[in-house]
Amino acid sequence: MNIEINFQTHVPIYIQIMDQIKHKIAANEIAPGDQLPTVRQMAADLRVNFNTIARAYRLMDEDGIISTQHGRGTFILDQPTGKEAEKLRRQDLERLTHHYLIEAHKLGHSPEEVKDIFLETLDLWEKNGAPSLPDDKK
Amino acid sequence: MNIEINFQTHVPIYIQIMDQIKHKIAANEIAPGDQLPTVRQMAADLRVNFNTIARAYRLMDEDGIISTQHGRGTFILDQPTGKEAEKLRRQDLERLTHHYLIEAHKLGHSPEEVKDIFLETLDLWEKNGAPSLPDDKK
DNA sequence: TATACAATCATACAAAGATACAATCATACA
DNA sequence: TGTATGATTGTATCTTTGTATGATTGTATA
Repeated sequence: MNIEINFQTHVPIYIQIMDQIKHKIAANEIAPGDQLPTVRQMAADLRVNFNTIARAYRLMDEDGIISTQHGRGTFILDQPTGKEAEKLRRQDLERLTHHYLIEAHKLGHSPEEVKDIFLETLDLWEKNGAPSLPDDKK
Repeated sequence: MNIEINFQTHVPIYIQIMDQIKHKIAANEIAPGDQLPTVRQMAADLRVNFNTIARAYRLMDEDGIISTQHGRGTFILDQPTGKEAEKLRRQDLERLTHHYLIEAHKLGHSPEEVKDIFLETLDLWEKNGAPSLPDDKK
């Protein structure tokens, strides 16, 4: 499932799980009908208590994003389309941006420094058609 | 854990705790990955309020010495050597930037779109002194 | 004295874990 | 088929652990 938990940030584990699953849905990495790992399986992968996974699943279930079924498993539901989907994509981008800046800030970088490398890397994207790493020759 | 508090001296308890833990780390009496006593456990040992322990832990957490995790406990972190950390800072920022753009790209956003929201969020950082989310009411 | 501030404490809360339980499934077998 | 049984999956509840907020205490200083 390829979810990664950062135990040092003080963002709750269940929030991190929800964010990453929502992102995977928005990015079409997982599709409606797909089964998520069982609470115990994902808990073992992430080395976390399975109640923490169950909590993330329950909240997403209440939001109508997934369907958890006692004794059966949990599955991705049909996602909103059109305008709603567009809004979700936008929100996810905002979240990604915020997360990016938070991490850069924690590393001690200044806004100017971040802006420089961002624009440089964005430039490569526009030139190459896809994001790529700047050459590290210096 | 063998920490001793001198209630006579006017050195704050939380400072005494931090000093002694830092010393134990420097002296290799405790190593990265080791779990520290819970705030309540150490508070009972030292006959002190657990918030005082929590304060010492929080400050060391902010300094990157330990990792306090809600509901899990607190653990000794790898101690950055300074030189290595400095070298990795730039590289980390590049990696973060690349990851950010990759994920935004997966969401189907265009470079222009990403640039807009990035600059907007960066602006908030410069204004507020720390990264924050743009208000989503519109 | 009075005021301000830092250190500590008291209380209520939130996140995560441990344990026991209930629903469903898979299999064997009458 | 129908049912018994064990495995698998999610759920409920309580405990443990750190967090947030405000009150209390002691001390320096105007």
